[in-house]
Parts: sequence; structure tokens; C-alpha cells
Amino acid sequence: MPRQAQSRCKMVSERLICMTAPAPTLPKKPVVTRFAPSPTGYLHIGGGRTALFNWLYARGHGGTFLLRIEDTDRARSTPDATAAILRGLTWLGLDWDGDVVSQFQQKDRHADVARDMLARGSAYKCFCTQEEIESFRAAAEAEKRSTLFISPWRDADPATHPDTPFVIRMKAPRTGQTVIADAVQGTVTFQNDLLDDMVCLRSDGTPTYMLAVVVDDHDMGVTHVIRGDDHLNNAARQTMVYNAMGWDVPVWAHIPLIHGPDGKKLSKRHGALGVEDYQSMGYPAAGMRNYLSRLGWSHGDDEFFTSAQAMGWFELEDIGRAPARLDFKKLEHICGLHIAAGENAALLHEVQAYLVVSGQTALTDAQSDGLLRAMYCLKDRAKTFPELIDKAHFVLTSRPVQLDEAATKSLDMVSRSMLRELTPHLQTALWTREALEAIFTAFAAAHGVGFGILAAPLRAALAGRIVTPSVYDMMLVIGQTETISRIEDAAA
RNA sequence: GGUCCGUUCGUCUAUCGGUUAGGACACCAGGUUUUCAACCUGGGAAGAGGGGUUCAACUCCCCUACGGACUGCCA
Repeated sequence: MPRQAQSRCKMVSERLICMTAPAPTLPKKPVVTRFAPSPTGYLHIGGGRTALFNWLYARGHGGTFLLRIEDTDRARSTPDATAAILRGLTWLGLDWDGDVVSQFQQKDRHADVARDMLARGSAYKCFCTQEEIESFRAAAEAEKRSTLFISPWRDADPATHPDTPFVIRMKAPRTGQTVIADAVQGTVTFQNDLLDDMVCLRSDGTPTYMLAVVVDDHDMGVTHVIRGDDHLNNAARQTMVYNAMGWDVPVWAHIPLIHGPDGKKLSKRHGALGVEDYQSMGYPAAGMRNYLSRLGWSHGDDEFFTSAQAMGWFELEDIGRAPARLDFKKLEHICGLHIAAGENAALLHEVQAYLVVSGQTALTDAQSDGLLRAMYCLKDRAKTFPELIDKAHFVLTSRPVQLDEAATKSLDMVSRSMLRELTPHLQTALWTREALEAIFTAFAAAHGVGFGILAAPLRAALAGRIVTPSVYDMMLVIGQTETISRIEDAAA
């Protein structure tokens, strides 16, 4: 994928760097990004966007997009949740490279690194019990002191170590500051004396997230960590692990979270949270990708685009710093454009998948065939798949066509007799739009009525409803025989 | 409480010191029409507040307010 657009600013600054320091023109490391959800439920819509950004960036830069499941918390991780996440990503069309990595399976490696840090003197054994720490924190809070816990074992003589369970804590620097050069947030500075010695290895020998992410990201060769800005504070402590091990720190990009329509953090009461919920609501995946990518990222005034275009445009510096709200109206609008632009067979395929996941009965072969033939007059008007199916009712249904209340009402004595007079004209008609238009125009004129008067009972007869696509489109799609039969049914 | 991040129309956003602050969704009005949509035209609608810096600030700096994240042997 050629780089179509690049921040002008960045190009200028790179040029400047080259002029002042010609040396660092080392070959750029290929981009490696990853999405690392924890398997505690479904794929959250915010997680879906994080995955999307990682995917766009990797794919747009000829890089690699990896997937890792952060399942070190055994109590909260379930195989079902992992499966749900994979399903969500697959539906969104975000394909990852290589095998899915299980963080838990790397636990021995994590423990090795923890011991390595111990040997290097950048970590130490802490024998404090959780109860001790909890009571310390409770007391500190009550007295309004800092709850920052400094282990008494930090500089203890190993000879004094008791024979009790211990955790391995990072021996974090107590002075100076840690600077995060974030591609989205800019330069963020943390005072080291405000950061505690995080636990790297639990007393049961399992690694904590803080250690595991760093080790895995390093081992997997991740060059760009694009994740929610709820991790921004963590980045400082994680940097210390990189430094302790002498590893290259990745490029950080902490993106703002997505909020609900009311501006509050997205939660259950907002309804649809999982990516799969959006699939069951019948939004096309291409539209979801388009809409989600515009939440917090922009490329000038471009609103409607394909993922291929987004890949060519996507740069970290174009990501905003403020949280964005979910707007279903705009989502629908974008999705409508994607349905309209969709290829008929692909749309049919997606509609079928939608019916299955939303627990509805799939279309029969005959219905699929009908939908395919009707697609041309349907797809411009539907924003979602349920809407598309609703508008396709005339071709999905079969005789005898069920009439709804309004349709029954419009088929009164007068209009039924009009329909009876109409059928002979249709029997001999050439079945083209032009010929049909000529017939109906003449027929309406002969009866001294406008075409609208004629169209209403026709909609009722053909679709059983009075809100339908164009009557000409319906007749052309269902064909001459079926049209005449339906009109005769209604006129009887 | 502490640390960190954020704040342009109702919403998503453009703007990288000089613009009548632009676009899109939504909304309102009109047009088109074969119902509903779609479509076309037009309209209202924004720099949180206060201080600086500057010839000039939405843009840079500080303070306040509001919102958020983190502050775990969760991830």
C-alpha cells in the first residue's frame, strides 16, 4: 500500500533532522503492532476501534498486526471470551498475522525475566503480606497521607530474608523523572518518586500484567504500542522495565476512549457495547470500520472512504486527544453509503450472516435470488440490513400476499375495480419499464386520475403494504406472471 | 487526596499565529416525487472562563472550572 498522504509537518521535521544530523538514516524497522485484549467478556466497541487503529497502521505501513490474549488473570479469563473476541475481530474484517498468542503460556519466560531483573539488581524480593499492605493503605488514606507503598525489603540484606512467600518487585528509580514520548499525547513527564515499586511476579510465581506486557511486546518485536489512554500512566512504569532489561522502548500512542452519546464513559446502560451487538443490529462491517476510524482520527474532511484508503492515510499524529462520543445517526448514515456502494453478492452474503447471528431464519435460495435481483432498487435506500430486508418484503414474500391494515384499507371497491380493468393491459404488455410506464400513464389519464391514485392499490396488491419501493421496480423484479397473479388476488 | 490527560456548532471533526472559523451527521425551511426514503437548494448552529506573550491567538504560556484515566499480588 503506497503512502498516499503523510503529515506535511512530519515531512518537514524529518527533513530538518536530516539537515542537522545526517547520520541516523538507518533502515527503518518494519512496523509491528498488536491488539492485546483480556478475555473477560465480549469484544468491546472501544477495543474494536483500538484493534482497527493497530490494523490500519500496520497494514498501511507494510507492517505486521499481531493478536495476543492477555489471560494471565486465570480467574477472570474464559475460553468463551477469547472465542467472542476472535469472532468480533473477524466480523470487523481485522485479520491478524500469525497465531494468536496466549500470554499465560509465556509465564515461564516472564518468570525468567523477573529473575533476570533480580540478578541485575533492578528488582528485589518483597516479603510483605497483602494484609500488611492493605492495612498500610487504609491507614494512609485515613490520615490523608500518600498511599504510595514503599516496601521495607527494597534494600534489605538477603541474609535477613525469611522463609515465607514473596513477590518480586521492580526496584524503580526514586529520583529523576520518566519521560514518555507519545505519538498522540506528546511528551508526558512523570516524577519517579511518585511511582511505586510495582509487583512483577506474584507470590504464586505468576507474572503480573505490568511485566507480561513488556516482555511479550519485546519478544513479539512490537514497534508501536497503540492502546487506550487509560494505559498512559502505566507506560511510565513499563518504560522502567524496558530500561532495566536494556530493551528498546516502543513508540507509544495512547488514544482517547470512546464515550456514550451522553459523554459518559461507555457502560452497560448505554446498550450496545460489544462489537457483535452491532453485527446483530445489522450494520455492515465496512461501514463500522469507516465510522469507527473517524472517531478520534481524521484525514482532513474525508468522511466516507474504504479501509484501503484509510490505510494509505492513517498516521498516528492525526489521532485526536479528546474522547469521542458514539453517534448512531452518523453511524447509520455512513453504513447507508457503504450498503449503496456494496457489491450485490457481497451484500447478500452479509445479509445472510446478519440473519443468522441475530437469530432469524436465513433466506431460502429463491428468496436470495429475489433479493439479488431487487438489490439495485433497494440498496440506495437502506442504512442497515434490517431496513434492507424490510424494503425487500415484496420480493421475499409469496402468494397469497398478506395485507397489512393500511393495505387492506386502500383496496376498497373503487380501487379493486380499477385493478380488474388493469390486468388485461398487463397481459399483453411488453415487460419493460418504458412500456409499463406508458400503460399506466395512459390508464390513469383515461380514468381522469393522477398516477398516485393508481399506485397506492398497486403497492397494496404487490407488496401487501402501502410503503414500498417504486411500483415499476417491483413489477420488473417479480415479473409479469407474478405481478398479474398478485393483482388478481387483490382485486378478487 | 495525588499524578496524568482532555475541552472548536447538539454530535464527529478541519484549522498547526493572520480564514467571513470549513466539512459531515442531526435539525429547520423549500424543491423534486409514485408512498416511504433517497436526492437537490437554502438556513440556524462553535473556539469552557479568566489572565498573559504577540502587530496579530481557536492555535503558544499560566490559572480556574468542568470531564476523564490512573493511583491493585486486575488487565
